[in-house]
Amino acid sequence: MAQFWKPGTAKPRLLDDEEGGVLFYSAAPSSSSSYGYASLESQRQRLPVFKYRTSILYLVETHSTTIIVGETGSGKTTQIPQYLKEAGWADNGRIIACTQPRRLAVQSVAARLAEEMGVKLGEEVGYTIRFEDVTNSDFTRIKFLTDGVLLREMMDDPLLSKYSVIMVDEAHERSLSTDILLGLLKKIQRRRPELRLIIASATIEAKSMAEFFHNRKRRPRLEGEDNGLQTEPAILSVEGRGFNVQIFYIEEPVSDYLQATVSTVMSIHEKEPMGDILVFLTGQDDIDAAVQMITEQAQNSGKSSFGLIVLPLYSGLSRSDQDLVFSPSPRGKRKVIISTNIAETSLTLEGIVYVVDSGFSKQRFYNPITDIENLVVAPISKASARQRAGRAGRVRPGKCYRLYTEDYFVNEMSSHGIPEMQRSNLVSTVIQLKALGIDNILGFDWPASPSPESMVRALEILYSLGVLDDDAKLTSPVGFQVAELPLDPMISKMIIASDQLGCSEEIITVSAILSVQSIWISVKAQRELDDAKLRFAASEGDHVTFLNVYRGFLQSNKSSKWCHKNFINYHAMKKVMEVREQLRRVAQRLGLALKSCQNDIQVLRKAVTAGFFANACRLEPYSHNGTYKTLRGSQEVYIHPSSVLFRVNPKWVIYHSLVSTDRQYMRNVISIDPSWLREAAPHFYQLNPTHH
DNA sequence: GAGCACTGC
Repeated sequence: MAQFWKPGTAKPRLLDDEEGGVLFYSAAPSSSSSYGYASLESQRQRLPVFKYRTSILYLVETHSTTIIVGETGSGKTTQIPQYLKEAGWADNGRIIACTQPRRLAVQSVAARLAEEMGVKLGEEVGYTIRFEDVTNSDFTRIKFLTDGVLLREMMDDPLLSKYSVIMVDEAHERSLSTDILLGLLKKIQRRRPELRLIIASATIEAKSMAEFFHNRKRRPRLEGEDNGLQTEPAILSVEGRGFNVQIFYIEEPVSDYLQATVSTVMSIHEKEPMGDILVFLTGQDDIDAAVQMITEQAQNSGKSSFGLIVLPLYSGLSRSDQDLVFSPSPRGKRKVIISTNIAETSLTLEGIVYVVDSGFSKQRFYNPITDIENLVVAPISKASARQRAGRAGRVRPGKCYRLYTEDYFVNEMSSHGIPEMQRSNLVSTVIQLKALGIDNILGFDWPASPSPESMVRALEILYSLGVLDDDAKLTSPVGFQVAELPLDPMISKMIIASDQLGCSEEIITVSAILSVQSIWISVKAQRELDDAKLRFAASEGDHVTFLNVYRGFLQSNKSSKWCHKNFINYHAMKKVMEVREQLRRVAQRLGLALKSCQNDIQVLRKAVTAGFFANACRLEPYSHNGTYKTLRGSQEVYIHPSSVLFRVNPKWVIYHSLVSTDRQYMRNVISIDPSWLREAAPHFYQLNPTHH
């Protein structure tokens, strides 16, 4: 290991050197002119609680926006709302809102604060996530919510008028919802100068975020409105309570990171004191391979390796397999957890002392020209690398082994990843903004602008769905109905069409199933899973098969045993029931009639066509290997082997989504009659598609 | 006959 590894800095540098000149507030409210530029290292002081409290209150009092850079464990998430409440920001019925990008984080942070304050969760301190509203409209003063829920709330209350302070946490992750929210909050601020924003994050491009919120544009002031607020955001940095993590870099670049992973884990196990190891790889394939290699090597290398417990971790695992990683290591044993990005932010593992970072993760990229989203293995950013390293320092000082060179980290790794906004299909985003009355979508002020091509493509798709009119305004009622449904607009359109076709009950069921990851359990026994699927298979395709599964689940009285027997994921089915109930409620509110078509499957297929006509494909004439071409774009595509229509190859099909590997595979496919296409979208299929 | 990073409404 000595000649293999080169130690890096003793402590991970948590912010980039080039950002060393961040505007720093000295946290001394008595001298109001104490701005100064300080190097980040010198400002990373551990603020005593009272000083931290006074400076937060002072900054929020005097600035419309405050940016807090605070590492994990800095206490910012629970302390700030508490201080603000004590200072009266939640008086007179006003509410302090705090967003998180994940449901689990919302729940645990709210519970922690309620406990710290000695109040009952759901009263003074509450939270709202999808399917769960633990607040009391009379008493709740501090409310935690997911950023997506706050966005939904804006549809009823565009200025978020009941909130006096909005804190957006984990802003550095730059999730789609967070970025939309930040753009909208900047707009709201101009209408509501008294609204206070707090942008909180771990590492962040603090200067560029401050720049974004620094609204220099002069706007006519109303009489008496000048409240003396500073419009230039204040930046405050707080140190976390994490332990030091020593960073090691590899001396020479490796060509096979799987092999490098295995040998690194083995040398840690042989040479380092006890403590669990967390390895970051990219996906299920890599992880399963690494688990097998390490297990084999441990068996072959003598008694020193007996104490290894090697466990995979990714979201596709069953609940019980995932739970294994949380059980504490038995005495004298060392756990090695081989994980995807799920352990970077979504799950927190206790007892990790060593981290091995491959430097890669799978990332989604969207090509607006082909309208295809791809999942590709790509290098991570410095911010991710630091987040991964930080996972080693939660219980005691740790070590992080990076499978790339220090030179690569310093000179080649990008400092932050590409924001999700710039890697995604934007149909949902655009319709959300339209529903909020934002007409000039192309001129919207984003923290990170998406490409004009993605915007134009999203507008085109929404236009073809009949959701936007010639002036790019939401149509009535369809456009507004589609915007209200918390789904991809193509699925929403399918639900609205099902209303007239008299099959909304069935289509809502299918929509709910399509919106969970998979209702099938992922097992090694592929044959048995295929056999189980055959019990539900419908000749019309996967959508109808899903309906059969749902009906069987109801007949079994929603039994988990029945699910197990049929290779169906019980937790996924429970979620399907929740989503289905929510969709029914929204549909009713929108004035849709909930009707069942019983066994008239043709209307169900027509409803699918009404939403997904753009995904129609035709089997190539004389094709022997099941080659299809998309009607729009003539792309070569194939039915995925997991589909019940695999090898059936009906002449005309519609797919729900594409997965790209060496080929483009259609997942979740249904057969259609081509005449329905023109019926559903005459403007889209002006030429009769059967004329090929 | 093959593959599913991760969230969220």
